[in-house]
Amino acid sequence: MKSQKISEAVVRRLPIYLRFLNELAMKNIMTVSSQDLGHKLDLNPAQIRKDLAYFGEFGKKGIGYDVAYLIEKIRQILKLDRQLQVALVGAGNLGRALCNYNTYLRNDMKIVAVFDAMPQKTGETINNLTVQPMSEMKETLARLGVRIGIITVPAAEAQNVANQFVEAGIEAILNFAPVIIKVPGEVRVHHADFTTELQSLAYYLD
Amino acid sequence: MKSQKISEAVVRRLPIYLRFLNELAMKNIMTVSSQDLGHKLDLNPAQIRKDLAYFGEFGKKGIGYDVAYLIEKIRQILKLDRQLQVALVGAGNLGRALCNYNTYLRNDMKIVAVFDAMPQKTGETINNLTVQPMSEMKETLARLGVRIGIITVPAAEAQNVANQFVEAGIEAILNFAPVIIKVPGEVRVHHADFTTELQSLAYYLD
DNA sequence: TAGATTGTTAATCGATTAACAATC
DNA sequence: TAGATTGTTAATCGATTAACAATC
Repeated sequence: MKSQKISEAVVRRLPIYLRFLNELAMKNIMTVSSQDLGHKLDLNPAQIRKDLAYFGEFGKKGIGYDVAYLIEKIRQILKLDRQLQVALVGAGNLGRALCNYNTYLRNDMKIVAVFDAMPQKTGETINNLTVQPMSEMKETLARLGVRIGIITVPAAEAQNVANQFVEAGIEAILNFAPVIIKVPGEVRVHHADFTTELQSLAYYLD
Repeated sequence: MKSQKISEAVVRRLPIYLRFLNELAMKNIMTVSSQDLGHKLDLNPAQIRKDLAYFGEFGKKGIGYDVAYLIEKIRQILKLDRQLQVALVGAGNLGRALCNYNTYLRNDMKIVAVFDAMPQKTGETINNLTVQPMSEMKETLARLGVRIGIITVPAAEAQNVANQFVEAGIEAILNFAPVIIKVPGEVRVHHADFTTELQSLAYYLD
């Protein structure tokens, strides 16, 4: 049961479960059923039970899931039970906006370093962070133990930044630039591209 | 062949094809094969051919696809062959960043109105647009023919904004707030949530 | 013509959903 | 006990990939 490979679809739903469970916890709700979850999140209850069952037996038959316990378990699964350090490259509008989400990321993750290739940007302050030049990246990431990188530079520079991330030992990248970037197999890349997202929405207009 | 329902996965790939085709066009490359496309976009060539074949016979056997013609066809499919008007609610950092993407969206789409519920924000200028109060939304959207809405408000207000969008006749919504919003079946919602994206990335760390 | 590449069918693979025994 | 809900198997559904005849 441990050595099954978990599909990407499952992994993408876990943070959604986690977020809703946190809401329940804040309302002092102690227990939740897969049916409740499914109803709120527009998902099939069987799917939710199956997703969770990949990782263990977290529920009680006839009762449901203990909210606090399930939160703890999902945080462990997602490796959010320690604080993960994140670096961001590209101190433009989008980069600045994301840095302000630090509060949202709570204790799970934290953007701890910001870089930009343009000399006129370095030295600027964003949310208590000083924008550093690219030349300092490798050393800073090693020192701070950064494992995750965010790319918010223009499309033309994204691949270059990705290469530097890989060189600096980054293990996972979230790319906001509207271009597919290539990295070695051991590095994980997710694309978060707002323009393609909007364009696919347009398809559903009548 | 016309009445097949197209899967979401297919629709999400079309903008990626389009973006790469535009790059080719800018390099004056006239023709491309599914193999070339697949190699560049990390997709299976058979999948690309199948995706396109849902909508018509756009290629030439032995030759490949004419870049300009395929661009034209995909733009038609995605309804990007007219300019689509977009409205945004939430003039915070993220909203401001997205407004600056207007140049990126080219002729396909354009953010033409920005709203915010906070009185101190209204009247501010973002990229030639004046932030308007929510009370003006319905009238403005009707006047400008806006069909797509973007939500960049805090999670607690997102559902409320969505309701107002629906009320104002919006047909598709891109929601950046970290919460699942509910809308009537005829309205399309995509979620573009940066925090869940980051959290699912963390799973893949060793 | 020979080589290349499409469009499409069939085969495979994977994900979702239904159903139900186990059990709280 | 009766009612509820899990964990899990089996059934269904859908998406991806392979293969190849058609043809430029």
